[in-house]
Amino acid sequence: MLEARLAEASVLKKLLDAIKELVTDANFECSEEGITLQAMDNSHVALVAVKLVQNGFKKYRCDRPMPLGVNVGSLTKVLKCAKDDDMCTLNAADEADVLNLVYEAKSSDRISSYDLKLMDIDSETLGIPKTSYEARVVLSSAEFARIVRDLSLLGDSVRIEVSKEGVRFASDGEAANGNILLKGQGPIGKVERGPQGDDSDDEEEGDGVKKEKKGNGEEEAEANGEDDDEDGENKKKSKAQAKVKKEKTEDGDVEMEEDEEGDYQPNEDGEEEKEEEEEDDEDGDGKKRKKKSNSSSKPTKKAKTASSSKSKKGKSRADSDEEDEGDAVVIQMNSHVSLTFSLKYLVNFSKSSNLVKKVELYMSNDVPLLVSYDFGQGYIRYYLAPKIGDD
Amino acid sequence: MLEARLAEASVLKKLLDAIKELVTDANFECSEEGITLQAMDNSHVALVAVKLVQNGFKKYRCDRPMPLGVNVGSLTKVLKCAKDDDMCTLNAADEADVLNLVYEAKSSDRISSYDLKLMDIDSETLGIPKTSYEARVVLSSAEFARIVRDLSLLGDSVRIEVSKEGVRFASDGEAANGNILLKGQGPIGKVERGPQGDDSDDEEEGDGVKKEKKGNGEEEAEANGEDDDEDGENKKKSKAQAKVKKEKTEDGDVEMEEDEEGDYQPNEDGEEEKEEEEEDDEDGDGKKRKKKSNSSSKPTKKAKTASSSKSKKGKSRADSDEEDEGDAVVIQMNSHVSLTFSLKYLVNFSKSSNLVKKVELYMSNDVPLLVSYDFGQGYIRYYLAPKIGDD
DNA sequence: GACCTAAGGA
DNA sequence: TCCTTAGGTC
Repeated sequence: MLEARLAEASVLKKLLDAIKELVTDANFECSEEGITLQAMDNSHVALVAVKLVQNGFKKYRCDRPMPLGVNVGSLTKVLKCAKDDDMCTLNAADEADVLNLVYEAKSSDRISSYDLKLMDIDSETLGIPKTSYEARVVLSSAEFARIVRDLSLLGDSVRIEVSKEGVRFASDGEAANGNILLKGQGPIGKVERGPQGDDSDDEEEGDGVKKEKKGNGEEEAEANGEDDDEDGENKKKSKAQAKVKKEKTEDGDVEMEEDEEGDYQPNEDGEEEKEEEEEDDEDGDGKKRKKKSNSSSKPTKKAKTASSSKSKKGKSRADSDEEDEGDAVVIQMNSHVSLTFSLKYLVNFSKSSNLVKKVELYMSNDVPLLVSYDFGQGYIRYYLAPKIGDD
Repeated sequence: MLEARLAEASVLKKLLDAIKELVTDANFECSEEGITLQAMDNSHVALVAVKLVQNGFKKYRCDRPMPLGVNVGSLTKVLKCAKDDDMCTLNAADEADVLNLVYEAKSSDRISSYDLKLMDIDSETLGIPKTSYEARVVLSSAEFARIVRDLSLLGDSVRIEVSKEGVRFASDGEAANGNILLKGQGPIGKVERGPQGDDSDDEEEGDGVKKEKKGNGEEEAEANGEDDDEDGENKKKSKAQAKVKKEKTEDGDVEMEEDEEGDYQPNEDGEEEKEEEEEDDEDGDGKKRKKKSNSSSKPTKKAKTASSSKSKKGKSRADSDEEDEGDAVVIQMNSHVSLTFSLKYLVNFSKSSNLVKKVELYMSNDVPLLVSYDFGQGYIRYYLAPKIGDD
């Protein structure tokens, strides 16, 4: 039996808007840790992975793992019936053939209930690509959306190149060629870590991958030695944040510990990372504003505020932090990478921009690009194989 | 000869936007009392009745009744040429074959004049459904629009059910079922009155339907007996209205009397006021609207609050008042009703939402639904027969 | 395939 | 209220 209550239906609405054109049917895998979805796009070119972590819910209960096979279009329609600020509760009995969604208006004088028919969907084994990357770019999700949209007017594909110079997006079209260079904020460091995701946890994907990732990341960082001091700070911050989260966590038994342990850890990432990033930026940039929050060892402040008060934006604490960052672009690179991707997909991915202000791009040569939107309560990640021949 | 000046063209623009997809050609019947239009929709499933009362005009003169047959699409185009805040004057000579519309900008430095060709349209005899109903629901017009639009995503028809619990809108679709429950503000009272309108006056309507229905209604109402005291008042009102109607009724012999008899009464808490006011209007047409209802025996608690404090709502003339109410839903019910309607039409009706903040739904089992938007200067009402079989 | 109208979102 | 997107018609 599943009972999952979101304070605001908007998160779910945005997530479905983001994937509805990519995926027709998919299993929402519900477990103690939360709800995940992994699916190949209809043309089997891209892979999308969504996670809603258990502690991102106002209330979450899932007695045992259960897959909910839904038609994404139908679920989207049902979610359109929710107002953004409605409280949204997902209910499913153990062997149910319907998923019940209840929307309660803030005023509570309106209660809507929808039963969405479920379907059996073969869980295709998805190959989540490796998790260590040679380059990591964090930029404004709106800017990324703008870039790929602009370039899609000129050509079908974009070459993304990360170098000491920065990150360059270039497209050649029949009528015109174009390229955008983002210089990045502060010095270019090594890739700290892969996406911190939890996705590996939930589903079958290799844990091994993760581990390796981290390992790699750390080592690399050390190797550089340039930003070591920064790393130190980052770590601290991470821990601090992690703590905050734990405290906040009300219902979740789920352990967050990993966060603290690893350097990259866990789930926090989304948010924490941002902060870390920010810090880095600061170093480079000199702005310390962000720091404050992190600095405090105790909880509170921002994260809390952000998540609870602001909330509406949708994304949560992360947002607030992110907002501070502004449009600073963070570039981390172990080695030069140059990859070409179909703009059609990237434009599609960038629909997730309304979930969170930052997007992370992870790349290695000849390996699928990872586009990651980590919002407070979870993430949505896209994997896209590069075009061969670098055309 | 007709000369009718509206302070703002926007009302007319909105009215035409509201009916243009429903009606192709129609007669605007001009008389001393104002301008009315009644027409079946193109598929003869729904009926729309519009009235612009004489005193809603800044200036109104109509020497004798005259029908102005217009192509609604053409009139809509002509009205698109008016700015919302233009003063708009309709002119027609006695045997004219054109309707002249003059738009004067507030600044008065721009005057536009349009001549719309008129046509002869057979006045089809329209059967305006009965005027007493078992249930009356007043809600935000925007919310009603939202509800029918949402449900139209799921299915083709909606079951509207009014019970002690509130009013429920439910639709079953291929992929999902959904239902929205509105709890209503305050206690559920009896139906105070039918639409106060004048529509019965103007045109011929069919009465047969009414009678039977009413009979049933009464019995049920009596059973309840809760609000007896108030009944007295209601009856009076009812009678008054009924009389009006009778007098007006030209072709119908059908008796309205039952209305009065019935118990529907009133309790109305909140709404009595409105109604009374309206009734008064009807009688004379003159409008006593202000009568306000408090006079009525006592009002009841909450409902009152809701109705009075918030507002005034309703309907009538007083749009301004309506705003006060907020989104409070008022439910009046003599007996449980459950009816199924085509969502396509309801969605279409809800285009009138931009005319006024509240909409009233009047229902009795097996009888056409009345959806009424009463704005200050008149009203637009839609009648829609229920689907049989309650499918 | 292009144009126009209507509906929904910002 | 205006702009953008989607759907329907020509």
